[in-house]
Amino acid sequence: MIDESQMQNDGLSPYLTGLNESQMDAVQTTDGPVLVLAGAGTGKTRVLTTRLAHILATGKAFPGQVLAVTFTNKAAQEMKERVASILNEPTVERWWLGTFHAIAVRMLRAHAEKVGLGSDFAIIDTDDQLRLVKQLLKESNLDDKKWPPKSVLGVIQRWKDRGQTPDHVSASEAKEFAGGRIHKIYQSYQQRMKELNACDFGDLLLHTLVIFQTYPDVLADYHRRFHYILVDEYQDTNVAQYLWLRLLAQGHQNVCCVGDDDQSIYGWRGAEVGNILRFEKDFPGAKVVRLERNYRSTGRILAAASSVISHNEGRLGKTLWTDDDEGEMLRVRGLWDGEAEARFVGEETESLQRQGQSLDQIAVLVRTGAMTREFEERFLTLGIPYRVIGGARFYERLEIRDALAYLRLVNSADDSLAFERVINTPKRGLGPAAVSVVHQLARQIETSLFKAAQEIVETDELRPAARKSMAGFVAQVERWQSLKGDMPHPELADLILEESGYLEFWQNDKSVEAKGRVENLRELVNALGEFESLPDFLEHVSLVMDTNSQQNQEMVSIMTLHGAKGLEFETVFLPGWEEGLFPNQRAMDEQGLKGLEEERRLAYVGLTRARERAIISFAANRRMHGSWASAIPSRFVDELPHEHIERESDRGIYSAPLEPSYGGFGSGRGWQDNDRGSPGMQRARSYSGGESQLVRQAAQKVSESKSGFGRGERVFHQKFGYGLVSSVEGERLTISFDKAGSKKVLSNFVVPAEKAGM
DNA sequence: ATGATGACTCTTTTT
DNA sequence: GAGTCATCAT
Repeated sequence: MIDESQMQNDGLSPYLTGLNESQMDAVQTTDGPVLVLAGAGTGKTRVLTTRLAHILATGKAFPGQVLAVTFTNKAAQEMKERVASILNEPTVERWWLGTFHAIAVRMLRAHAEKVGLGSDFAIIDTDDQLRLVKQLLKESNLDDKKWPPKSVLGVIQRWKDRGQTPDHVSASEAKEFAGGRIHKIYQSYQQRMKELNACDFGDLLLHTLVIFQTYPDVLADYHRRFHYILVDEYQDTNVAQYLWLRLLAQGHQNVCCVGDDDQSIYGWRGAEVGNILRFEKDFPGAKVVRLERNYRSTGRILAAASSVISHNEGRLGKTLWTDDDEGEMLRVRGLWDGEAEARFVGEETESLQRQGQSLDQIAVLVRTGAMTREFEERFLTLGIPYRVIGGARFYERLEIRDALAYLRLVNSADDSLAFERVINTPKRGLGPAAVSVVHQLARQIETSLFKAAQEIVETDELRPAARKSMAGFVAQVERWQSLKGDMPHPELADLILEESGYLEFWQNDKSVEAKGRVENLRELVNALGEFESLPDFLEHVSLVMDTNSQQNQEMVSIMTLHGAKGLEFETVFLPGWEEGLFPNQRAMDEQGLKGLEEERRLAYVGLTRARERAIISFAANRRMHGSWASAIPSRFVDELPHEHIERESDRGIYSAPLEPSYGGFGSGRGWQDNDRGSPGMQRARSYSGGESQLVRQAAQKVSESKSGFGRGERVFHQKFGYGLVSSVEGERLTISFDKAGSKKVLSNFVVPAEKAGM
């Protein structure tokens, strides 16, 4: 710890030096509620960290008396490390510093019995959730076409995000979904979770919230405990988290929330920007500090980001400024298709690398997870090292989840979801029929599947072959359970994978992925060694769905815009700025203006990740779930300030100047070939003609009128040739092409066949 | 019980 | 184009 007397002597402790006036204000106003409205790159994490360190260093509170909540594990980790280094105090592990979920688990374990759970409850993943919903759906015989398990789970989760237990959902609202039957499923879902002694992610907060609400003494305990509360990324809190925080903060009222309304990008998960606006009402006399000086980006980047975000209404209105140079122009590049875009990004990356830029300082930020693949493939061919952050995560892989289910079952025999998962993996001749017998008994005698299985092998319920197989399995699990005490858990895991035949199953598999899966299983056993005990490990896995296997090599980062929050890079590529993809069509369809504005905030987040250089691109054509789709540039491109932008284009895509194209446009028929002067080609020619009028016309057309094409009409597309319109959805046509199969295209890229000059 | 075949949906975004 | 689901043949 920092010596207090030293602090008082010079008045300013070393960790406070270099803070500007507003930052200092936010750090030092320790008593009473504080809301820090901090723009991107204004050092808000630093403020929060320093504030925490300051509270501890000045002896205002002991470490255990401060609650610091973050949104991501990464943010929590970073904060821990920074505070630890400021205070030179290594025992941060035991502090109340972590994600909402991690903190909630800790509280819930202590009071689980109050909501009908054991303190050893399991935390289940999406996969288990989905299986549970499927079961319940089957029992309720709801039309599964109209109510797919995913949507049902979505509705349940939204209720949970709003802090509503089944009793809490109003009758009218319950009725909204399948006449109340989804609400019924929510009830039985919660009931089953209790029976399984399990929680899903939403429950962690929901249950804790319920405990606070129904046991004032428990809440009072926490009030006494926490003298200070700090919250990061406050704009992303959902209602449940908000209520949870508000209850806790009503104790000492020394709450400090840091957030940026312009970076609220989790509305779909129930986050409410309104929580920021409500802060001053909830905590009368709250002090509001604005951080508007940006230390991260160049002037141009900041201007671009500000210009885009200014198109949103209903902002709290911050004006970011910087003393930094204007810096490089932002670049906007139009390309023929996704592949060309990936090639472009690859080449630019190589060129930056030649100029000596570290690959760690380069990021490709995409809108959807599926977009990462194109870049991966390109980087692979070019031999550029890359990492995909947040993609298919280690612990979400099939083989890892299976292996984890074995471990869960051995750890706790009553984990029925785990039992279900592994009973016939690898195949043991115990299919749905056998499992359903076990299910029946379990239900009858109200016990777990494993216990029911133990009973059943003593009877003739199962056919002899199945009975024998089941008995073998039960005996194996019992043996592993008995070994649990006296064997180091990594060894036990090894043994389980070996004896269950699961490892062998993959070793014998000849598919391409199998080798990787075997390696992953080995890595899992290694990871296990880093934890004290099996339960410790399992909890870590459920909360921190991530491995920290960071290689030392310099690598380009590829990730979604959501995943990039809180990060910064020297160079940021922002591909896929196309209408429909970004802003995402679905977001707009479902949420209207609200959805569009959230997309725009996403653009803002993306741009502000860049320190020196932002390179935006869009593609005219893109492969989307199998078929091709064409699109026009994103409206966000037009919202960029022209004076800070350099527009570049490949021939035929966007405005002049012309450049040599990369290897032509696809195979065979290209734009150039079309340019032979047949009557209908005027339209195509105007593409390569220089100005972007056509794109503008197209944009106008989209907003003003229908496509003008009809079903059954014969048409011509520049890339795919002749075809027949099979359906029309506004501007989107589905065309079955003579040579290229069925594709979804925009009408702007199509001309009537007779005009194309057969 | 299992594996092969074909129809179908789907991708936003995450703790 | 992949992953899931239902159906059918083994």
